[in-house]
Amino acid sequence: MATGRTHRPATRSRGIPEATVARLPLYLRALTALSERSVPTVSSEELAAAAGVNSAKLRKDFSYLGSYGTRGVGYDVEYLVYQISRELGLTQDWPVVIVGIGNLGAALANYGGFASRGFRVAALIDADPAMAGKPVAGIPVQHSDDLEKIIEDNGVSIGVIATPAGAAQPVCDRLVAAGVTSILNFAPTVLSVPDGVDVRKVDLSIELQILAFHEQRKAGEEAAAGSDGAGPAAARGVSGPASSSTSADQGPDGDVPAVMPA
Amino acid sequence: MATGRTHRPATRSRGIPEATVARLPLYLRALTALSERSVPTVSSEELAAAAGVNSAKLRKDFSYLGSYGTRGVGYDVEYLVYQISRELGLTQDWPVVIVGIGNLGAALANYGGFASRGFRVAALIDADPAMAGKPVAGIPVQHSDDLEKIIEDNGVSIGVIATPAGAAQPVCDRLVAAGVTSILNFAPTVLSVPDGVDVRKVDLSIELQILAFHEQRKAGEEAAAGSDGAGPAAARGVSGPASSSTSADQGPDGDVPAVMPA
DNA sequence: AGATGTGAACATGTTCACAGCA
DNA sequence: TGCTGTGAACATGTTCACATCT
Repeated sequence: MATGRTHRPATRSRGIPEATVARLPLYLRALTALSERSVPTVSSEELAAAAGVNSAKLRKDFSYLGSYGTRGVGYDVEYLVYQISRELGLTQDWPVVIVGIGNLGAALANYGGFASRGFRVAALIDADPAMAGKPVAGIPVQHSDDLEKIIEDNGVSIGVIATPAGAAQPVCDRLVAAGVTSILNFAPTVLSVPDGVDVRKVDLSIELQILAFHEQRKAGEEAAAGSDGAGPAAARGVSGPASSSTSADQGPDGDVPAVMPA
Repeated sequence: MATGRTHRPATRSRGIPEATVARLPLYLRALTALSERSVPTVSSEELAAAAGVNSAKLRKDFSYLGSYGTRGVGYDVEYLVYQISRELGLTQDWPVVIVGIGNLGAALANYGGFASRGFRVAALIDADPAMAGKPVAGIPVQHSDDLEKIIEDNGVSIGVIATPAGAAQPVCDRLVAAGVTSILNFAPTVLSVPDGVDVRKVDLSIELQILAFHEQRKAGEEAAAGSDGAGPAAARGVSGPASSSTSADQGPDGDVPAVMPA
């Protein structure tokens, strides 16, 4: 293996860093807002401010996509919207199923941000027979018995799990067996999936715990710092050093079921 | 500003890396599960598997907290639970307010994972007068007119924003003015906050967009790869390279309001 | 023996600072 | 002149491999 290359053969295309990919949706949103206000061009400085990052980072990020800006001028808003959308795969239609239609599942189904991108809620699935047929966000809930058929009929490759923790792994297994290869998991469980399946996890309580850590820290520093030094500095989107990102890897098991009662 | 040092003086205490802090809740959950099953000790290997990370990373993480393990044996479950809880600040009580009681806010209020840690939902706040007094998860919703008083009376320092995008910044400003110094933001907006206030953001549609990127990638590689190379490898919690983490920094504005209709 | 704890190598991500083009 | 695009310096995070202790 010699000196060590990346583990990913990198399909010869470009190798866009994960950190950059994670920010593309931020840029896209800021750009969409500008587009709606019919702003023709933006500088990296302006766009970075709108997206809450610094301009050097933004320019570096864009440099991985190619040279879509004009020196001395900035970026063409419409063109960039298109390029980023294409890069993210949002120019195609992504049918998505949401499994577990409790409060969270309903919130997701109602979430406008999905439809406005390339995502289409193809089906809502719940294990509770009483839910079957009931419309949520205008879409009738279907029973989980039909999960496999629904996946196949709609050509779904992305599934969202919003079930209680205990149901998550079985649901995940069925989704994967039916052909789903990307999963967004809201249940507080580590999901086991075969190679080639992507799992991303959003864990509400983990975020709070990270905040608590920093909060505790602040309380301790108050005593030590005293004068507070730096003064105002204030408010331009990005808060402090600590406002970084979210969790990593997968999440563990062993907690109260939580959302989606009945 | 001279040659440029770190922006953070680093309070001399310990400097636990952000990446490690973000994983502590994962370990804590896995440990809590073991504790409930009365398992007395775990090896780094076992615990890592349960948390969905690799053992080297786990050991390195724990090394920042101190030497809490026993060579040749492993870690004492109860002791570790206590140490991590303390480190995260979960041994104290954190009163939390949730602003915006739509589907998402209700899901959060019902989320068991909060109460089981040091978090206590001190109040639910909504701008809709029709919601006032209505109990959600056993807690009566209060009108946002009383936001400042509620914050002060309960000594709240952590606020959760689950309002539509348009309401997020004003709500944020009022929370901060009333003394909140940590905010968990579910609205798709970049929040401006003064220095010293932490903001973490969870954005549902961003996660989906990142999945879409990788999904698109897979489709492209299928053609190129063919043989698939590596074979099974399969399924032990952590999926592939791409299952990494979530978004970073803050999120931008300019999207459909989303959750919390009325 | 069997596990932790950790220095050192490696990989990824961020920021600086400026060359180069419009 | 004013902006992008990027090499190089720096910072953070991950993995390896083994010394170290029970």
